[in-house]
Amino acid sequence: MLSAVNSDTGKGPRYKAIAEDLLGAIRSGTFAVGTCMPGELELMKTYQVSRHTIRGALRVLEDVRLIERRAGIGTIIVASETQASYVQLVREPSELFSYPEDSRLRVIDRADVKLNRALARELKCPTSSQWSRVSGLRTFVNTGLPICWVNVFILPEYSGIADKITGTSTPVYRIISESYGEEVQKIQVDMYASILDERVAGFLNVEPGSASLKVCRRYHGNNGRVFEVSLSEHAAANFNYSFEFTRGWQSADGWTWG
Amino acid sequence: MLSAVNSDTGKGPRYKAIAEDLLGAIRSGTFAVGTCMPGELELMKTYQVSRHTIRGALRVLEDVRLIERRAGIGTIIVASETQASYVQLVREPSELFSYPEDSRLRVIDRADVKLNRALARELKCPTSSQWSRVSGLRTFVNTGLPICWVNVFILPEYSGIADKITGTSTPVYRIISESYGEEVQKIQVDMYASILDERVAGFLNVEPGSASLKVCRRYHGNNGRVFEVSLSEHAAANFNYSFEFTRGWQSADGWTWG
DNA sequence: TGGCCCCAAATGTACGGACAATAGTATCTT
DNA sequence: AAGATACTATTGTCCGTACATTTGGGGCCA
Repeated sequence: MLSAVNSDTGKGPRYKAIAEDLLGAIRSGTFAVGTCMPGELELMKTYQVSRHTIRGALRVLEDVRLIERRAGIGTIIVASETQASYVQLVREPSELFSYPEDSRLRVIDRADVKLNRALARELKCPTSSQWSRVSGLRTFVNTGLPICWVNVFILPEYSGIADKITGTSTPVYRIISESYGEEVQKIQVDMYASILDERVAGFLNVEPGSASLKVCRRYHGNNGRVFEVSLSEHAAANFNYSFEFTRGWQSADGWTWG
Repeated sequence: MLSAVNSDTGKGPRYKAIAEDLLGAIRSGTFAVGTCMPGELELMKTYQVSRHTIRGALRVLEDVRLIERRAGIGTIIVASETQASYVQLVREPSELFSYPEDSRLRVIDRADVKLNRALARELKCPTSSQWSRVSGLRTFVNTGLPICWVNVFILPEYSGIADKITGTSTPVYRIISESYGEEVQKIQVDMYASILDERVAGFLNVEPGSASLKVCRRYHGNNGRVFEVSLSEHAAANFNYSFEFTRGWQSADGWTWG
Protein backbone atom coordinates (compact mmCIF):
# COMPACT_ATOMS: atom_id res chain seq x y z
CA MET A 1 0.00 0.00 0.00
CA LEU A 2 2.88 2.27 0.62
CA SER A 3 4.33 1.87 -2.79
CA ALA A 4 1.02 2.71 -4.35
CA VAL A 5 1.58 6.42 -3.94
CA ASN A 6 4.79 6.69 -5.84
CA SER A 7 5.36 3.26 -7.22
CA ASP A 8 6.86 4.35 -10.49
CA THR A 9 5.10 7.52 -11.49
CA GLY A 10 7.82 9.81 -10.21
CA LYS A 11 10.34 10.96 -12.74
CA GLY A 12 13.33 11.69 -10.50
CA PRO A 13 15.57 9.19 -8.81
CA ARG A 14 13.84 6.25 -7.25
CA TYR A 15 15.25 6.82 -3.80
CA LYS A 16 13.85 10.34 -3.68
CA ALA A 17 10.43 9.09 -4.67
CA ILE A 18 10.60 6.50 -1.91
CA ALA A 19 11.73 9.15 0.55
CA GLU A 20 8.72 11.26 -0.34
CA ASP A 21 6.47 8.27 -0.02
CA LEU A 22 7.81 7.44 3.42
CA LEU A 23 7.53 11.09 4.36
CA GLY A 24 3.86 10.97 3.44
CA ALA A 25 3.40 7.87 5.55
CA ILE A 26 5.03 9.59 8.51
CA ARG A 27 3.02 12.76 8.10
CA SER A 28 -0.25 10.92 7.71
CA GLY A 29 0.43 8.94 10.83
CA THR A 30 0.73 5.56 9.13
CA PHE A 31 4.10 5.47 10.84
CA ALA A 32 3.53 6.97 14.26
CA VAL A 33 6.10 9.12 15.99
CA GLY A 34 7.95 7.13 18.62
CA THR A 35 7.49 3.79 16.93
CA CYS A 36 9.78 1.88 14.64
CA MET A 37 9.52 1.83 10.88
CA PRO A 38 9.67 -1.42 8.91
CA GLY A 39 13.21 -2.67 8.57
CA GLU A 40 15.32 -2.27 5.47
CA LEU A 41 14.68 -5.82 4.32
CA GLU A 42 10.95 -5.32 4.51
CA LEU A 43 11.10 -2.01 2.65
CA MET A 44 13.14 -3.73 -0.06
CA LYS A 45 10.32 -6.14 -0.62
CA THR A 46 7.69 -3.40 -0.44
CA TYR A 47 9.31 -1.19 -3.03
CA GLN A 48 11.11 -3.90 -4.98
CA VAL A 49 14.44 -2.11 -4.88
CA SER A 50 17.84 -2.93 -3.49
CA ARG A 51 18.87 -2.27 0.05
CA HIS A 52 21.19 0.40 -1.22
CA THR A 53 18.30 2.41 -2.60
CA ILE A 54 16.29 2.02 0.58
CA ARG A 55 19.22 3.28 2.60
CA GLY A 56 19.49 6.27 0.29
CA ALA A 57 15.86 7.12 0.93
CA LEU A 58 16.24 6.66 4.67
CA ARG A 59 19.32 8.88 4.66
CA VAL A 60 17.18 11.66 3.28
CA LEU A 61 14.75 11.36 6.18
CA GLU A 62 17.63 11.07 8.60
CA ASP A 63 19.21 14.26 7.27
CA VAL A 64 16.06 16.21 8.01
CA ARG A 65 15.87 14.69 11.47
CA LEU A 66 12.61 12.84 10.96
CA ILE A 67 14.08 9.48 11.87
CA GLU A 68 16.94 8.10 13.89
CA ARG A 69 18.61 4.83 13.11
CA ARG A 70 20.46 2.55 15.44
CA ALA A 71 22.07 -0.77 14.76
CA GLY A 72 20.37 -3.54 16.61
CA ILE A 73 17.24 -1.49 17.21
CA GLY A 74 15.81 -0.21 13.99
CA THR A 75 14.57 3.02 12.50
CA ILE A 76 12.70 5.21 14.95
CA ILE A 77 10.39 8.00 13.89
CA VAL A 78 11.22 11.05 15.98
CA ALA A 79 9.15 13.75 14.29
CA SER A 80 6.37 14.03 11.77
CA GLU A 81 7.17 17.42 10.34
CA THR A 82 10.28 18.90 8.86
CA GLN A 83 10.19 22.00 10.94
CA ALA A 84 10.27 24.99 8.68
CA SER A 85 12.26 27.75 10.21
CA TYR A 86 13.58 31.05 9.10
CA VAL A 87 17.28 31.25 9.37
CA GLN A 88 19.57 34.20 9.48
CA LEU A 89 23.17 33.26 9.17
CA VAL A 90 25.80 35.69 10.27
CA ARG A 91 29.38 34.69 9.68
CA GLU A 92 30.89 37.43 11.81
CA PRO A 93 29.27 39.47 14.55
CA SER A 94 30.33 42.59 12.70
CA GLU A 95 28.02 41.51 9.91
CA LEU A 96 25.16 42.13 12.29
CA PHE A 97 25.40 45.60 10.96
CA SER A 98 26.80 46.54 7.65
CA TYR A 99 29.73 48.45 8.94
CA PRO A 100 31.83 49.12 5.92
CA GLU A 101 35.27 47.60 5.89
CA ASP A 102 36.87 50.98 5.68
CA SER A 103 35.54 52.40 8.90
CA ARG A 104 37.49 53.18 12.00
CA LEU A 105 36.89 54.38 15.51
CA ARG A 106 38.26 57.67 16.77
CA VAL A 107 38.34 57.71 20.55
CA ILE A 108 37.20 61.03 21.97
CA ASP A 109 36.37 60.33 25.55
CA ARG A 110 37.29 57.73 28.12
CA ALA A 111 36.51 57.07 31.76
CA ASP A 112 36.00 54.45 34.42
CA VAL A 113 32.36 54.50 35.35
CA LYS A 114 29.97 53.05 37.87
CA LEU A 115 26.56 52.58 36.26
CA ASN A 116 23.75 54.78 37.51
CA ARG A 117 20.23 53.48 37.35
CA ALA A 118 19.32 54.91 33.98
CA LEU A 119 22.43 53.64 32.25
CA ALA A 120 22.23 50.26 33.95
CA ARG A 121 18.73 49.87 32.62
CA GLU A 122 19.77 50.87 29.14
CA LEU A 123 22.68 48.42 29.13
CA LYS A 124 20.75 45.75 31.00
CA CYS A 125 23.61 45.46 33.48
CA PRO A 126 23.55 45.53 37.26
CA THR A 127 23.39 48.98 38.86
CA SER A 128 26.69 50.20 40.33
CA SER A 129 28.73 47.67 38.40
CA GLN A 130 32.13 48.92 37.34
CA TRP A 131 33.06 49.34 33.68
CA SER A 132 35.71 50.99 31.63
CA ARG A 133 34.02 53.22 29.09
CA VAL A 134 35.52 54.29 25.78
CA SER A 135 33.50 56.70 23.67
CA GLY A 136 34.16 57.97 20.22
CA LEU A 137 33.07 58.43 16.67
CA ARG A 138 33.09 55.76 14.00
CA THR A 139 33.88 57.30 10.64
CA PHE A 140 34.65 56.33 7.09
CA VAL A 141 38.37 56.16 6.49
CA ASN A 142 38.19 57.76 3.08
CA THR A 143 35.71 60.54 3.43
CA GLY A 144 35.89 61.06 7.17
CA LEU A 145 32.10 61.19 7.30
CA PRO A 146 30.58 60.10 10.61
CA ILE A 147 28.78 56.76 10.87
CA CYS A 148 27.74 56.62 14.46
CA TRP A 149 28.59 57.59 18.00
CA VAL A 150 29.86 54.68 20.03
CA ASN A 151 30.10 53.94 23.73
CA VAL A 152 32.03 50.78 24.50
CA PHE A 153 31.86 49.39 28.02
CA ILE A 154 34.63 46.93 28.80
CA LEU A 155 35.19 44.75 31.83
CA PRO A 156 37.77 46.58 33.99
CA GLU A 157 40.22 43.69 33.80
CA TYR A 158 40.26 44.03 30.03
CA SER A 159 40.67 47.80 29.99
CA GLY A 160 44.28 47.37 28.91
CA ILE A 161 43.14 47.10 25.31
CA ALA A 162 41.60 50.56 25.41
CA ASP A 163 44.70 52.02 23.77
CA LYS A 164 44.53 49.59 20.89
CA ILE A 165 41.05 50.39 19.68
CA THR A 166 41.63 53.85 18.33
CA GLY A 167 42.35 54.12 14.66
CA THR A 168 41.92 50.47 13.85
CA SER A 169 39.04 49.06 11.87
CA THR A 170 39.04 45.83 13.89
CA PRO A 171 35.90 45.49 16.00
CA VAL A 172 36.51 45.88 19.72
CA TYR A 173 35.12 42.47 20.59
CA ARG A 174 37.68 40.93 18.27
CA ILE A 175 40.57 42.73 19.90
CA ILE A 176 39.47 41.49 23.29
CA SER A 177 38.92 38.05 21.91
CA GLU A 178 42.45 37.88 20.53
CA SER A 179 44.16 39.57 23.45
CA TYR A 180 42.52 37.69 26.29
CA GLY A 181 41.24 34.53 24.67
CA GLU A 182 37.57 35.35 25.17
CA GLU A 183 35.51 33.55 22.57
CA VAL A 184 32.20 35.14 21.77
CA GLN A 185 29.50 32.63 22.56
CA LYS A 186 26.41 34.77 22.36
CA ILE A 187 25.42 38.25 21.36
CA GLN A 188 22.29 39.99 22.56
CA VAL A 189 21.12 42.91 20.53
CA ASP A 190 18.61 45.59 21.42
CA MET A 191 17.43 48.27 19.06
CA TYR A 192 15.25 51.22 19.76
CA ALA A 193 14.63 54.72 18.57
CA SER A 194 15.68 57.84 20.38
CA ILE A 195 16.29 61.54 19.94
CA LEU A 196 19.77 62.91 19.46
CA ASP A 197 21.11 65.25 22.10
CA GLU A 198 23.08 68.32 21.20
CA ARG A 199 26.56 66.95 21.67
CA VAL A 200 26.17 63.72 19.68
CA ALA A 201 24.14 65.50 17.00
CA GLY A 202 27.07 67.82 16.57
CA PHE A 203 29.45 64.95 16.04
CA LEU A 204 27.10 63.32 13.55
CA ASN A 205 26.46 66.58 11.67
CA VAL A 206 22.71 66.59 12.05
CA GLU A 207 20.15 68.76 13.78
CA PRO A 208 19.75 68.26 17.52
CA GLY A 209 16.35 66.75 18.24
CA SER A 210 16.29 64.60 15.13
CA ALA A 211 15.69 60.87 15.33
CA SER A 212 18.34 58.30 16.03
CA LEU A 213 18.58 54.54 16.21
CA LYS A 214 20.28 53.19 19.27
CA VAL A 215 21.83 49.75 19.19
CA CYS A 216 23.00 47.97 22.31
CA ARG A 217 25.09 44.85 21.89
CA ARG A 218 26.06 42.62 24.78
CA TYR A 219 28.89 40.16 24.13
CA HIS A 220 28.95 36.98 26.19
CA GLY A 221 32.28 35.23 26.58
CA ASN A 222 33.57 31.83 27.50
CA ASN A 223 31.67 31.22 30.70
CA GLY A 224 28.62 33.17 29.68
CA ARG A 225 29.88 36.33 31.33
CA VAL A 226 29.28 39.65 29.59
CA PHE A 227 32.70 41.09 28.83
CA GLU A 228 31.71 43.97 26.56
CA VAL A 229 28.67 46.10 25.99
CA SER A 230 28.58 48.53 23.13
CA LEU A 231 25.98 51.23 22.76
CA SER A 232 25.98 53.03 19.45
CA GLU A 233 23.77 55.80 18.17
CA HIS A 234 23.06 56.33 14.49
CA ALA A 235 21.47 59.33 12.90
CA ALA A 236 18.24 58.15 11.30
CA ALA A 237 19.00 59.97 8.09
CA ASN A 238 21.91 57.77 7.18
CA PHE A 239 21.30 54.49 8.90
CA ASN A 240 19.02 51.69 7.98
CA TYR A 241 19.39 48.32 9.62
CA SER A 242 18.52 45.70 7.09
CA PHE A 243 18.53 41.94 7.19
CA GLU A 244 16.69 39.04 5.74
CA PHE A 245 15.47 35.63 6.67
CA THR A 246 15.28 32.78 4.25
CA ARG A 247 13.16 29.75 4.60
CA GLY A 248 15.19 26.72 5.41
CA TRP A 249 14.87 23.36 6.97
CA GLN A 250 16.48 22.82 10.23
CA SER A 251 19.87 21.26 9.63
CA ALA A 252 18.92 20.36 6.12
CA ASP A 253 19.86 23.50 4.27
CA GLY A 254 20.28 23.05 0.59
CA TRP A 255 17.90 20.19 0.25
CA THR A 256 14.83 20.66 -1.86
CA TRP A 257 12.12 18.15 -2.38
CA GLY A 258 11.57 17.05 -5.94
CA MET B 1 51.24 10.23 0.22
CA LEU B 2 47.75 11.00 1.20
CA SER B 3 47.03 7.59 2.48
CA ALA B 4 50.15 7.72 4.60
CA VAL B 5 48.39 9.65 7.30
CA ASN B 6 45.62 7.24 7.99
CA SER B 7 46.35 4.30 5.80
CA ASP B 8 45.17 1.65 8.19
CA THR B 9 46.11 2.86 11.65
CA GLY B 10 42.65 4.24 12.35
CA LYS B 11 40.37 1.99 14.28
CA GLY B 12 36.99 3.27 13.12
CA PRO B 13 35.36 2.75 9.75
CA ARG B 14 37.62 3.16 6.76
CA TYR B 15 35.51 5.87 5.14
CA LYS B 16 35.74 8.07 8.22
CA ALA B 17 39.49 7.69 8.29
CA ILE B 18 39.64 8.69 4.65
CA ALA B 19 37.36 11.64 5.33
CA GLU B 20 39.68 12.82 8.08
CA ASP B 21 42.65 12.35 5.83
CA LEU B 22 41.07 14.40 3.07
CA LEU B 23 40.05 17.00 5.63
CA GLY B 24 43.68 17.30 6.67
CA ALA B 25 44.71 17.71 3.06
CA ILE B 26 42.17 20.48 2.62
CA ARG B 27 43.13 22.25 5.81
CA SER B 28 46.85 22.04 5.09
CA GLY B 29 46.30 23.47 1.64
CA THR B 30 47.35 20.35 -0.26
CA PHE B 31 43.93 20.70 -1.86
CA ALA B 32 43.45 24.43 -2.36
CA VAL B 33 40.09 26.11 -1.99
CA GLY B 34 38.56 26.78 -5.35
CA THR B 35 40.28 23.93 -7.11
CA CYS B 36 39.08 20.44 -7.85
CA MET B 37 39.96 17.38 -5.83
CA PRO B 38 41.12 14.17 -7.48
CA GLY B 39 38.21 12.25 -8.96
CA GLU B 40 36.63 9.25 -7.36
CA LEU B 41 38.50 6.82 -9.57
CA GLU B 42 41.82 8.32 -8.61
CA LEU B 43 41.00 8.28 -4.91
CA MET B 44 40.02 4.63 -5.25
CA LYS B 45 43.52 3.85 -6.46
CA THR B 46 45.14 6.09 -3.83
CA TYR B 47 43.37 4.50 -0.91
CA GLN B 48 42.82 1.06 -2.41
CA VAL B 49 39.14 1.00 -1.56
CA SER B 50 35.95 0.75 -3.56
CA ARG B 51 34.21 3.69 -5.09
CA HIS B 52 31.44 3.20 -2.61
CA THR B 53 33.76 3.87 0.31
CA ILE B 54 35.25 6.93 -1.35
CA ARG B 55 31.78 8.31 -1.90
CA GLY B 56 30.99 7.74 1.76
CA ALA B 57 34.04 9.75 2.75
CA LEU B 58 33.20 12.53 0.32
CA ARG B 59 29.65 12.64 1.62
CA VAL B 60 31.04 13.47 5.04
CA LEU B 61 32.91 16.46 3.66
CA GLU B 62 29.89 17.44 1.61
CA ASP B 63 27.65 17.38 4.68
CA VAL B 64 29.85 19.92 6.42
CA ARG B 65 29.95 22.08 3.31
CA LEU B 66 33.65 21.79 2.65
CA ILE B 67 33.18 20.47 -0.86
CA GLU B 68 30.61 20.63 -3.60
CA ARG B 69 30.18 17.92 -6.16
CA ARG B 70 28.77 18.22 -9.64
CA ALA B 71 28.38 15.60 -12.27
CA GLY B 72 30.53 16.32 -15.27
CA ILE B 73 32.73 18.71 -13.35
CA GLY B 74 34.18 17.09 -10.30
CA THR B 75 34.59 17.77 -6.62
CA ILE B 76 35.28 21.40 -5.78
CA ILE B 77 36.77 22.54 -2.52
CA VAL B 78 34.71 25.47 -1.31
CA ALA B 79 36.10 26.02 2.17
CA SER B 80 38.97 24.89 4.33
CA GLU B 81 37.29 25.24 7.68
CA THR B 82 33.95 24.25 9.07
CA GLN B 83 32.95 27.82 9.56
CA ALA B 84 31.76 28.96 12.93
CA SER B 85 28.78 31.19 12.48
CA TYR B 86 26.23 32.94 14.58
CA VAL B 87 22.79 31.64 14.04
CA GLN B 88 19.44 33.12 14.78
CA LEU B 89 16.65 30.65 14.45
CA VAL B 90 13.13 31.88 14.10
CA ARG B 91 10.39 29.31 13.96
CA GLU B 92 7.69 31.70 12.82
CA PRO B 93 8.03 35.03 11.07
CA SER B 94 5.87 36.57 13.76
CA GLU B 95 8.65 35.75 16.19
CA LEU B 96 10.74 38.28 14.36
CA PHE B 97 9.13 40.69 16.73
CA SER B 98 7.71 39.81 20.02
CA TYR B 99 4.15 40.64 19.18
CA PRO B 100 2.20 39.33 22.08
CA GLU B 101 -0.29 36.60 21.36
CA ASP B 102 -3.14 38.73 22.54
CA SER B 103 -2.78 41.53 20.05
CA ARG B 104 -5.09 42.37 17.22
CA LEU B 105 -5.34 44.74 14.33
CA ARG B 106 -8.10 47.33 14.10
CA VAL B 107 -8.46 48.53 10.53
CA ILE B 108 -8.97 52.26 10.34
CA ASP B 109 -8.19 53.18 6.78
CA ARG B 110 -8.08 51.41 3.47
CA ALA B 111 -7.38 52.36 -0.13
CA ASP B 112 -5.99 51.24 -3.46
CA VAL B 113 -2.80 53.16 -4.02
CA LYS B 114 -0.19 53.76 -6.67
CA LEU B 115 3.18 54.32 -5.06
CA ASN B 116 4.68 57.77 -5.32
CA ARG B 117 8.42 58.13 -5.33
CA ALA B 118 8.88 58.65 -1.61
CA LEU B 119 6.73 55.70 -0.62
CA ALA B 120 8.25 53.48 -3.29
CA ARG B 121 11.66 54.21 -1.88
CA GLU B 122 10.54 53.49 1.64
CA LEU B 123 8.98 50.18 0.65
CA LYS B 124 11.75 49.36 -1.84
CA CYS B 125 9.10 48.68 -4.45
CA PRO B 126 8.84 49.97 -8.02
CA THR B 127 7.40 53.47 -8.41
CA SER B 128 3.79 53.56 -9.64
CA SER B 129 3.21 49.93 -8.80
CA GLN B 130 -0.34 49.19 -7.65
CA TRP B 131 -1.06 47.96 -4.14
CA SER B 132 -4.03 47.56 -1.89
CA ARG B 133 -3.28 49.34 1.36
CA VAL B 134 -4.84 48.54 4.71
CA SER B 135 -3.90 50.75 7.64
CA GLY B 136 -4.76 50.44 11.25
CA LEU B 137 -3.75 50.17 14.82
CA ARG B 138 -2.40 47.05 16.49
CA THR B 139 -3.52 46.94 20.11
CA PHE B 140 -3.53 44.65 23.09
CA VAL B 141 -6.76 42.73 23.32
CA ASN B 142 -7.05 43.07 27.08
CA THR B 143 -6.04 46.61 27.82
CA GLY B 144 -6.69 48.16 24.43
CA LEU B 145 -3.35 49.93 24.63
CA PRO B 146 -1.75 50.72 21.27
CA ILE B 147 1.29 48.75 20.10
CA CYS B 148 2.01 50.21 16.72
CA TRP B 149 0.55 51.81 13.64
CA VAL B 150 0.51 49.46 10.70
CA ASN B 151 0.32 49.92 6.96
CA VAL B 152 -0.09 46.68 5.07
CA PHE B 153 0.38 46.72 1.31
CA ILE B 154 -1.10 43.71 -0.43
CA LEU B 155 -0.88 42.60 -4.03
CA PRO B 156 -4.14 43.74 -5.67
CA GLU B 157 -5.07 40.17 -6.63
CA TYR B 158 -4.99 39.21 -2.96
CA SER B 159 -6.96 42.21 -1.74
CA GLY B 160 -9.93 39.95 -1.14
CA ILE B 161 -8.55 39.05 2.26
CA ALA B 162 -8.66 42.66 3.41
CA ASP B 163 -11.95 42.02 5.18
CA LYS B 164 -10.53 39.11 7.13
CA ILE B 165 -7.66 40.89 8.78
CA THR B 166 -9.58 43.13 11.12
CA GLY B 167 -10.06 41.89 14.65
CA THR B 168 -8.03 38.72 14.27
CA SER B 169 -4.70 38.14 15.89
CA THR B 170 -3.46 36.06 12.95
CA PRO B 171 -0.65 37.80 11.09
CA VAL B 172 -1.64 39.07 7.67
CA TYR B 173 1.02 37.09 5.84
CA ARG B 174 -0.44 33.92 7.33
CA ILE B 175 -3.94 34.74 6.16
CA ILE B 176 -2.68 35.27 2.64
CA SER B 177 -0.60 32.15 2.87
CA GLU B 178 -3.59 30.05 3.82
CA SER B 179 -6.09 31.68 1.48
CA TYR B 180 -4.00 31.73 -1.66
CA GLY B 181 -1.35 29.10 -1.06
CA GLU B 182 1.55 31.54 -0.99
CA GLU B 183 4.36 30.08 1.04
CA VAL B 184 6.69 32.58 2.58
CA GLN B 185 10.15 31.90 1.20
CA LYS B 186 12.02 34.97 2.34
CA ILE B 187 11.48 37.98 4.52
CA GLN B 188 13.46 41.16 4.19
CA VAL B 189 13.39 43.47 7.15
CA ASP B 190 14.45 47.08 7.34
CA MET B 191 14.52 49.08 10.53
CA TYR B 192 15.15 52.74 10.96
CA ALA B 193 14.30 55.58 13.24
CA SER B 194 11.88 58.33 12.44
CA ILE B 195 9.79 61.07 13.98
CA LEU B 196 6.08 60.55 14.62
CA ASP B 197 3.68 62.81 12.79
CA GLU B 198 0.66 64.24 14.48
CA ARG B 199 -1.93 61.75 13.31
CA VAL B 200 -0.05 58.57 14.19
CA ALA B 201 1.23 60.08 17.45
CA GLY B 202 -2.40 60.65 18.36
CA PHE B 203 -3.25 57.01 17.79
CA LEU B 204 -0.24 55.87 19.80
CA ASN B 205 -0.96 58.29 22.64
CA VAL B 206 2.42 60.03 22.58
CA GLU B 207 3.63 63.54 21.83
CA PRO B 208 3.94 64.45 18.16
CA GLY B 209 7.58 64.87 17.25
CA SER B 210 8.81 62.09 19.51
CA ALA B 211 10.95 59.29 18.17
CA SER B 212 9.62 56.18 16.50
CA LEU B 213 11.02 52.97 15.13
CA LYS B 214 9.84 52.07 11.67
CA VAL B 215 9.93 48.47 10.54
CA CYS B 216 9.41 47.48 6.95
CA ARG B 217 8.91 43.82 6.17
CA ARG B 218 8.77 42.48 2.66
CA TYR B 219 7.33 38.98 2.25
CA HIS B 220 8.48 36.95 -0.74
CA GLY B 221 6.22 34.17 -1.94
CA ASN B 222 6.47 31.07 -4.02
CA ASN B 223 8.20 32.37 -7.08
CA GLY B 224 10.20 35.00 -5.25
CA ARG B 225 7.57 37.65 -5.85
CA VAL B 226 6.80 40.14 -3.11
CA PHE B 227 3.18 39.63 -2.18
CA GLU B 228 2.98 41.73 0.96
CA VAL B 229 4.84 44.65 2.41
CA SER B 230 4.09 45.81 5.90
CA LEU B 231 5.29 49.09 7.32
CA SER B 232 4.76 49.55 11.01
CA GLU B 233 5.66 52.42 13.28
CA HIS B 234 6.34 52.00 16.98
CA ALA B 235 6.59 54.71 19.57
CA ALA B 236 10.13 54.61 20.93
CA ALA B 237 8.91 54.73 24.50
CA ASN B 238 7.31 51.34 24.40
CA PHE B 239 9.15 49.38 21.79
CA ASN B 240 12.47 47.68 21.93
CA TYR B 241 13.47 45.19 19.30
CA SER B 242 15.57 42.53 20.90
CA PHE B 243 17.19 39.41 19.59
CA GLU B 244 20.21 37.26 20.14
CA PHE B 245 22.69 35.19 18.23
CA THR B 246 24.29 32.04 19.48
CA ARG B 247 27.43 30.49 18.24
CA GLY B 248 26.87 27.46 16.06
CA TRP B 249 28.48 25.57 13.27
CA GLN B 250 27.12 25.78 9.82
CA SER B 251 25.22 22.68 8.88
CA ALA B 252 27.55 20.51 10.90
CA ASP B 253 25.24 19.93 13.80
CA GLY B 254 25.44 16.57 15.40
CA TRP B 255 28.56 15.51 13.62
CA THR B 256 31.63 14.84 15.70
CA TRP B 257 34.96 13.71 14.42
CA GLY B 258 36.16 10.36 15.73
C1' DT C 1 16.50 -15.93 40.91
C1' DG C 2 20.54 -14.18 38.88
C1' DG C 3 24.14 -14.32 35.67
C1' DC C 4 26.19 -15.93 31.49
C1' DC C 5 26.08 -17.40 26.68
C1' DC C 6 24.19 -17.68 22.30
C1' DC C 7 21.24 -16.32 18.74
C1' DA C 8 18.34 -13.51 15.88
C1' DA C 9 17.29 -9.09 14.03
C1' DA C 10 18.56 -4.79 12.66
C1' DT C 11 21.70 -1.43 10.95
C1' DG C 12 26.74 -0.37 9.58
C1' DT C 13 30.52 -1.09 6.49
C1' DA C 14 32.53 -2.63 2.28
C1' DC C 15 33.19 -5.13 -2.00
C1' DG C 16 32.00 -5.69 -6.99
C1' DG C 17 29.63 -4.16 -11.36
C1' DA C 18 26.61 -1.51 -14.67
C1' DC C 19 24.40 2.26 -16.84
C1' DA C 20 22.54 7.25 -16.74
C1' DA C 21 23.08 12.18 -16.50
C1' DT C 22 25.97 16.15 -16.84
C1' DA C 23 29.31 19.27 -18.66
C1' DG C 24 33.29 20.50 -21.05
C1' DT C 25 36.02 19.89 -25.22
C1' DA C 26 37.32 18.44 -29.59
C1' DT C 27 35.71 17.55 -34.18
C1' DC C 28 33.06 17.54 -38.10
C1' DT C 29 29.82 19.85 -41.17
C1' DT C 30 27.76 23.57 -43.57
C1' DA D 1 33.35 31.00 -38.83
C1' DA D 2 29.34 29.17 -36.66
C1' DG D 3 26.64 25.50 -35.30
C1' DA D 4 25.76 20.75 -34.61
C1' DT D 5 27.78 16.33 -33.25
C1' DA D 6 30.66 13.08 -30.99
C1' DC D 7 33.61 12.02 -27.38
C1' DT D 8 35.42 11.85 -22.74
C1' DA D 9 35.70 12.60 -17.94
C1' DT D 10 33.14 12.94 -13.80
C1' DT D 11 29.55 12.31 -10.67
C1' DG D 12 24.70 10.19 -9.94
C1' DT D 13 21.88 6.21 -9.54
C1' DC D 14 21.06 1.36 -8.85
C1' DC D 15 21.79 -3.51 -8.71
C1' DG D 16 23.76 -7.75 -6.06
C1' DT D 17 26.49 -9.70 -2.28
C1' DA D 18 29.04 -10.44 2.05
C1' DC D 19 30.47 -9.74 6.56
C1' DA D 20 30.79 -6.72 10.95
C1' DT D 21 28.68 -4.47 14.79
C1' DT D 22 25.12 -3.46 17.91
C1' DT D 23 21.24 -4.64 20.68
C1' DG D 24 17.68 -7.21 22.88
C1' DG D 25 15.87 -11.40 24.28
C1' DG D 26 15.63 -16.25 25.18
C1' DG D 27 17.62 -20.21 27.11
C1' DC D 28 20.88 -22.61 29.89
C1' DC D 29 23.14 -23.20 34.20
C1' DA D 30 24.50 -22.39 38.92
